[in-house]
Amino acid sequence: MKAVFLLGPTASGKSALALALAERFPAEIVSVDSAQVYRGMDIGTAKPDRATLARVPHHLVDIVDPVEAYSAGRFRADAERAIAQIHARGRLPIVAGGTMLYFRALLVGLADLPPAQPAIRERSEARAAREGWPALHAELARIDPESASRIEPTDAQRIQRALEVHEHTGTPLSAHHRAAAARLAQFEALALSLEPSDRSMLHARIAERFRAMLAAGLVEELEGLRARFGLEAGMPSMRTVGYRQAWETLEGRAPAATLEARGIAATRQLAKRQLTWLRAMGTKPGTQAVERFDALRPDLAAAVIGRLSRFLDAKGPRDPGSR
RNA sequence: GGCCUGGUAGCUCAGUUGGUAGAGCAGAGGACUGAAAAUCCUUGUGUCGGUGGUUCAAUUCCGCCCCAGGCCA
Repeated sequence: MKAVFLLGPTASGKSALALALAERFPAEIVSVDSAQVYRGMDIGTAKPDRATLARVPHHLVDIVDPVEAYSAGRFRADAERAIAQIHARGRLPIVAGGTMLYFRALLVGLADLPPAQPAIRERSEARAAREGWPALHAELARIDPESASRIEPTDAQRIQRALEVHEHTGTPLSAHHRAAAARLAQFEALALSLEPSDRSMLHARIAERFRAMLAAGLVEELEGLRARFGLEAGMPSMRTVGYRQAWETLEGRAPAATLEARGIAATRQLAKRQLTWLRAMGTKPGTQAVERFDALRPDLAAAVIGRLSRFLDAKGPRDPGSR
């Protein structure tokens, strides 16, 4: 069974390319996007419009309310199920997006770890408020020196998670990682990475797109969501690029006049982090090898269609006679 | 036209009682195992508006000029 993976930074043209492929091949799209999973968050996540969603099957878009916390673990389970269903229909999964941790979870695997434990997190947060995260980091160093050595004393999120895993399972996080079995490839993967050769070009697209989002009513969309749901600033959905900055403005914590600049900067920073992931892929142990394409080349769609045709024509090792 | 206040890193500004300068933001590089569009680490040489002068030494003091605001004509 074959599957195509399309990864790239925000505003690199992934979605358009995935659509072009889905119209050229008998395929369905699986979104790898930690923000597009949220219902009602349409403008700021650059979600495909209704007509597009109706024309080409998309999976893992609009699957949870913004008050919920989605996760890498849920993504792996959801994506595996979606891919299996697409294969069962005799079609090709095009797994496309920019949430690189989710790609990693799917292609390289995750250790067998418990999901978030809200009660434990609440306690560690209260303690950190009194003693500071470095104190909790010092405690982590006692129970799990290996994890503590690679986590900064200022990295609240990772300190909290490592302590939580230990408290909930009785085993240090580093031991869980060591015990993680090598993941068996369940499908023959072609992974393509879209990396713009000219950063300033990507920056220009990001700026243009964020302005368009504001013009399309991003702030109004957020106001509507706030009226419908009991949203809080700390929820994962509300920490996403665009919504976080718009929230700050609605709360009067940042002037509306700077919203555009803050949103554009946050998007550029997101793209930079995504590119750091992509550059590491295939060059470090434990990473997925990718074939790189310049997202800005004018014949991108044709080049990728050509590459995809060869991939689909090739006989897979365990898949003789594959379409 | 006169007076005043500014002109210092891409932006907003600090500073040097004369020994060629530093923050925030932006940018760049990196890390990344259930919050990941998150979280965190590293990274600051710039004709200190121009030009003359004083001085061992001027971005800092003085003169003139240019630019931007403001006030008065």
